[in-house]
Order: sequence, then structure tokens, then C-alpha cells
Amino acid sequence: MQTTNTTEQQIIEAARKIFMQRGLSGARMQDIADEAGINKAMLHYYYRSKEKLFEIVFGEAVQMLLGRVNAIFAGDMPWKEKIVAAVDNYITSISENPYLPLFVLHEINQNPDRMVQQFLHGPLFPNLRAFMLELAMEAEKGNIRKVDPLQLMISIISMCVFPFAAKPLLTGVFQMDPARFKTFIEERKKFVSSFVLHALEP
Amino acid sequence: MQTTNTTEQQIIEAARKIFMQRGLSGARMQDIADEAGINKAMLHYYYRSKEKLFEIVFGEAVQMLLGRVNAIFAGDMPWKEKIVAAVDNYITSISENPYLPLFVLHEINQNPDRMVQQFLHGPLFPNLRAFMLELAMEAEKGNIRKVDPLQLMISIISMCVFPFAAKPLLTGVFQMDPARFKTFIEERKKFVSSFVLHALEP
DNA sequence: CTTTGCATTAACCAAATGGTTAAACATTTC
DNA sequence: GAAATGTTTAACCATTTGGTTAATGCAAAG
Repeated sequence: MQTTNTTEQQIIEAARKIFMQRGLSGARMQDIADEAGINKAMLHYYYRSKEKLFEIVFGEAVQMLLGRVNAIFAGDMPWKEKIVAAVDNYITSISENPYLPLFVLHEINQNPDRMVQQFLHGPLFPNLRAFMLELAMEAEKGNIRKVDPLQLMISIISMCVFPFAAKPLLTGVFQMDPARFKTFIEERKKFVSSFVLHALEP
Repeated sequence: MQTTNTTEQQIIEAARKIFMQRGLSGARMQDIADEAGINKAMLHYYYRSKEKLFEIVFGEAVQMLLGRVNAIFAGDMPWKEKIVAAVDNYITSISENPYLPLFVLHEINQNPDRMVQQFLHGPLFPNLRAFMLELAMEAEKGNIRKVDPLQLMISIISMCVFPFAAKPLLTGVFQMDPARFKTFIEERKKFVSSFVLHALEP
């Protein structure tokens, strides 16, 4: 990745930073311009309106958050390894974008219709669905305890995502400093996958 | 609870509704006034400023979300029953306030310092801490698998809270209608507690 | 009845905010 | 090198928004 970006890219990066931190209604066009080191009029020159700019940032964010979860289940590993890899991979990728989950969650709540747009683009997580089917079959064969795959799936995602969405709350309640939180997240990778695998034992 | 409230109460209720849905920066004083069926000036007459009004609503919300989790672990039941009761209780209480988790999470992220204020009031979840200690002791005795109590605690909370924070996303991705979501939540009570208990088996 | 003190409102205000414009500046084209 | 095209800026504009004010309504106290 180049450090010298075009103005357009600089704007998107600045917009991403501001929107992610403050949300659509909390973000100020002036702040985005300042962050990008340019004049406010430039934002409108390249991206017409705040709404348009937001849609781009939001769309990319949804892709990052949801696209990845599907991709993780793409391989043809055994299901146990798939769970371990998925958890590890997902927590790692969110670590690099800690604001992402809450940003997406909050904005979807503000305007659920925006999601509809997003889902028209691609198919609905074929890998994830295939994986859930695989789990159901393993349960049938008696290799794992019989659980609702949807409940399981959402539990896994919950355990990976929630700590980031609740970071300031957790560090506050349990008095973790930033370093402690980092090790907590690192340890969490192992914890979640082993927790899930144990829970699935017949 | 009376249906005929004082103006002050009407304002708080209206503010709660608007703030919870739109957040601090997204809420408009005019909308709160309309919701309460009164003049905008009344808001300032009773609560000086938007910020002051928000702090009241936010404080109550934190209390609802965090205060309860501590209270649930108060009794002297065996730890297994405590987990079952806590999960059931917590999911039920959030069902009645589905906007609550995301609202609190989002606003804490916007301004983490606000939390500090909240924690100065009471002690830091003595029951929750006691329960975590109890789990550690059970692990020592070999009655449950040895796990980090903090990781476990946060996992339980994650699994209870996240589905509500992500409701529109989940209903979108997994194409649930409102009724389906309701049964999903109802089933979740049993799923989560049994999932956790299985995961804790030595 | 009138005075007093609180409750309520319409009209108003200043600052913030998303967006526009016309001119200056830079780069490419011929 | 001048015309044309694209980029950037300062100044400006209209609307929104949190907040104020002065006048009105109104119930209780005297």
C-alpha cells in the first residue's frame, strides 16, 4: 500500500476514521476535511454529499465484517479445524478494526433498510450455510451433541465480536489497562474455540 | 404504574425513547418535545440542556444493563442453577428493552469518560466477582473444567446480549421475520445455559 | 377578588452545519 | 504558449438546532 494517496483515497480514509468513531449523525464534514488535510468543498466535489460518502464507507465496513465471516468457512478442512481457524481468523481481523462491529451494528439499527441494499449485491453466505448443514449432519451421525446450528453459529460470532463492541465497558468494569485487554483478546482466541469444541462434545 | 404522569416523567419517557433509538447526536430536542406532546422550551425548563437530559437517561440505562447482571448473581443457589437463572433472567429483561444494549455500548464508545462517573456511585459488582471466585474454586476442586472465569463471564454476557445488539443484522442475514426472532430468543435461553454447562464439564 | 408563584407557550436568537459558488491555481492538450 | 480541462480554495448561503425570553395561563394563598 502506498503512503502517497490520491485525494479521493485520502478522503475515504479520513471519512472512514471519522464515521467509524462518531457514526453518521455524529460525524462532521469539517472534521473529515480536517482529517484529510483538505478543504471542505473537496468532499462535495468528489462525493456529492455526506450521505453518499457515508454509504461508501458503510458498504466497505459491512463487507469487512460479513464478507470475511463467510470466506473463513470456505476451505475444506474438517469441521473442528474450521471452527478453530474461523475463531482465530475472525478475532484477529477485528483486532485490526476494533471500531468496526459497533459502527456497523449501530448504523444498521439507525436505518435497517440500508442493509437490504447490501444483500442485493451478493448471495447470502453460501459457505456459512453449508457449514451449518455440515454441523447438522455431524450431529445426526452422533459425532457432536445435537444443537441448533443457527444458535451455535450466532454464539460463536457473539463471543468473537462482543468483546470489541463492549471494549470500553469491559476495560471499565474489570479495570483492564490497554495491555491487559490485548492479552485478554489474544487468550480469547484459544478460549472460544476450545469452549465451543467442549460444548459440542456428545 | 400510572398512565397519567407528571410533565417531568413524560419528558423522561419521551427522552428515553428518542435517545435510545437515535443516540445522543442523532436525537433532536424537538422530537423529544413532540413525543412528550409539549413545547420544546419545557425541556429546558425542567432539564436545563440536552446534555443534562441525556445523562439522566443514560445513567438509568447503564443501571438497567449492568445493575441487573450483578443482582442476578446475588442468591445463594448452587453455581449451576445460578448460571441457568442468570441467563434466563438476563435474556428476559433485555427482551423488554431491546434497544438498551446497543444504546449503552454506542454511547460509552462515544465518550468513555462518562462511564467513570457511573462507577463512582456504587461498588464494582461484588456479586459478580464473588461468583467468578466461586467458579475458580470449583475448577480447583475438579468439579468443572479449568477455565478463566473472566473469559467465561464475558462469554455468557456476549451470548445473551449480542443477539439483541445485532437484531436487524441477524434478521436480515438469516431472513427471520419478527415472530421467528421471538422464538429464536425464547429458545436461546435454554440453548445458552446448556451450552455453557456442557462446555464446563470436566 | 387579587396577588403570587409556578407552568406553558410562541417567537426569537446565535451558532453549527451541510452544501454551493465563483474565482484562483494547476495540468494537460493542441 | 495559449486554450481547455480538471483541481482546490475562500467566502458565502440556507437550514437546522440547541437554547433563551418575554408574555400568557392558571391554580393556590391571602
